[in-house]
Amino acid sequence: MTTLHERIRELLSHATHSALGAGLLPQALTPQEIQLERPRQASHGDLATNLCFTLAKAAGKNPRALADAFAPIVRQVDRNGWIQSVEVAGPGFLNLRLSDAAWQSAVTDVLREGAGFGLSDVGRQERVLLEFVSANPTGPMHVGHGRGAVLGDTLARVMRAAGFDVTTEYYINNVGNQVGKLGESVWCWMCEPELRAAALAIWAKGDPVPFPDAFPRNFPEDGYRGAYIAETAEHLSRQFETVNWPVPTAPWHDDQAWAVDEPMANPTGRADNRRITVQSWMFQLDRITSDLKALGIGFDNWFAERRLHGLDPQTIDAVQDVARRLVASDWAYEDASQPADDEDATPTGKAIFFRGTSELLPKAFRDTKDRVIIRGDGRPTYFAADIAYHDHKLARGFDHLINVLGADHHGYVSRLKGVIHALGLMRGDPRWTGDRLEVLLVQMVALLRDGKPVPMGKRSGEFVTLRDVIDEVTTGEPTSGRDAVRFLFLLRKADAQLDFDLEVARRTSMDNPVYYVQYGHARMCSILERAEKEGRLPAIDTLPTALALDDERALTLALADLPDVIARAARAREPHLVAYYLTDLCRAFHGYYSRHKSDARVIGEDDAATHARLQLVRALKQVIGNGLRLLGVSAPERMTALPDAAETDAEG
RNA sequence: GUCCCCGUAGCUCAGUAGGAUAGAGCGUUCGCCUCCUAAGCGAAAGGCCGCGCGUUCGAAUCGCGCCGGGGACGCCA
Repeated sequence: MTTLHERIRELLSHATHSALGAGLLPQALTPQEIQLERPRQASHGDLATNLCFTLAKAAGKNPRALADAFAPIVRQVDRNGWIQSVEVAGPGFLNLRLSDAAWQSAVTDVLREGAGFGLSDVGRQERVLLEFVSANPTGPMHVGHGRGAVLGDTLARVMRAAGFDVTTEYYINNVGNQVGKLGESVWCWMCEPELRAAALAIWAKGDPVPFPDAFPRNFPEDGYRGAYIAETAEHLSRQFETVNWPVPTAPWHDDQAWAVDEPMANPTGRADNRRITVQSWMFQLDRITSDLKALGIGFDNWFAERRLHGLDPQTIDAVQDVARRLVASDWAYEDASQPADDEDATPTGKAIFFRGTSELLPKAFRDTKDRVIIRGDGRPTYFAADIAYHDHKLARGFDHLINVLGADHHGYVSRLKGVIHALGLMRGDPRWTGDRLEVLLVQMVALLRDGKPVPMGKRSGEFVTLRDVIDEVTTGEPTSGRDAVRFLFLLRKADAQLDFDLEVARRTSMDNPVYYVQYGHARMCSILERAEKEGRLPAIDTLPTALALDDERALTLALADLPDVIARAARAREPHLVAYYLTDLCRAFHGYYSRHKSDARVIGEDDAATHARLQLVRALKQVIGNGLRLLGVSAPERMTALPDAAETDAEG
């Protein structure tokens, strides 16, 4: 029921109690998590612990002296004979050398727990809301969104494996200027079918369509100029035809005319609530959903900003509501002052400001100036909607909030934490301090093709979408694009810039980390398949007592690390640690395989040795498979070389 | 100007609840297939962990100050 590390930790815990009884330690120390690490050097034993440093600090003793006294106690309490030797090293490390039975048991731990090996409960079922992607539904996802998506999804998987109760959520920004602008851009193309057909034909050839010459007459200067807008217009035109909705011809900015045209759908005529606008972002959202699906990513919740504004049926205007409550509790105030650089604006009333600079907020969460939440004309800002959104998150009873954002939003982080803190104070709920919200900032992805940067930019029209990237790196197997994108996106921690080389991602060789790991898994499968064919596979609970090589010992001990790696990745919110672990483990396996090709092949003459090694390979396969599943990457049973890779080999 | 992130091998980067002789991939050089996948493996070379001061038994890791690179700072979203 336990794993090797748990058994050793328990042993050390017994030793600590025993030391307490013997008067070595002054008093009951707060129970600490005992750290076990595998020393880099084999001469330092199988496992090392810095337990004596922690105890010495708490007891005010010399670590080395304490370790000297502690070592015999460990031997004494080791009734099962797990420990072959205990050495005190350096300034106070305890280096443990395990008995054969002890380290070999890691193999059977893995095989007994199977797909469940690696799971733990360090998260204690803490209820976490993990919001990620939240790309505006105004266009296709680009690679940067993709990275946030992969990070968020993988983090959710890793945290769940470590015993956190995670709910994932996508926040749809489907209200405001940007979606209104989207609707206007689509509407312009809908009004001019012939122009649209001509432009789509040009785009289909891969050529740019000149702006404004080939665009509709009234196309807004700051509208969305991509081909996908005309495609959306094409799609909507057909859809409108089938339900018999005429395309309105009144000017886009004439709210009254729209209100008359759409009395049921949009009685106020607001641009972000028009039928065309709504259908437009829904169409973008469909594409986003299918792109995410291509990466194996889904969400527990899709949370629409519309419902916060009371635009959806059965919802109240939570944005105005929270603004009122903030004013009532003096967290916000009315002020008519107008910024000097914005004289064009004609405020019709007083704006409402959030007291982000309040001294009730700890400095870390305090803003540099109070921000507007309700404009002078009564329209809420994006910030106001975010306040309402986070108020709603709090009300749902989570213990902790995590938001994955693009690094360009980092100026927003402390403001958002201030909001959480203020809402906590306003609600009289002391749990909600600013640090209950955790923001993970994801840096940009630099796309390369064979080492050279791929030009990107919305304006130039060479905007590289996530879908383009997935398609380009899909080779052979249908999941290969997803596998490559996911794994390679996880090879850097979130806050480091990432170079993504399309050529490397396509390669079926050792320079491509995802193939390196998948190939390792396939190689293990191939060995097991052969053993099965030859009838050499042992029973699943066979003890691998014949494992004896140093390489086998190291591989086995590495297997036992998986639960700690997952726990650490979950707590640090760094799923890349899992990817690194799998790469390291595969490297160790490939080395073992090659080094002992002639002297100790897995399937050899000797039955006992063969059985033991097959058990090890089985366990390795299980661990690699479990790890890959956690990353959302497939674990293939066999790999097939691409034709072009074979050609390259032949030429070289 | 204020704030945030980054600076580790030629290149791209791991390693930071302070720990033993700082790691990997790529690139370079030299080796290894009668074989369960050479789609692989081994070896060599390569480092004032940006600089300085401090905290202590001990600092790539923590603190302060510099230097260098990137980014954020709207009644935008």
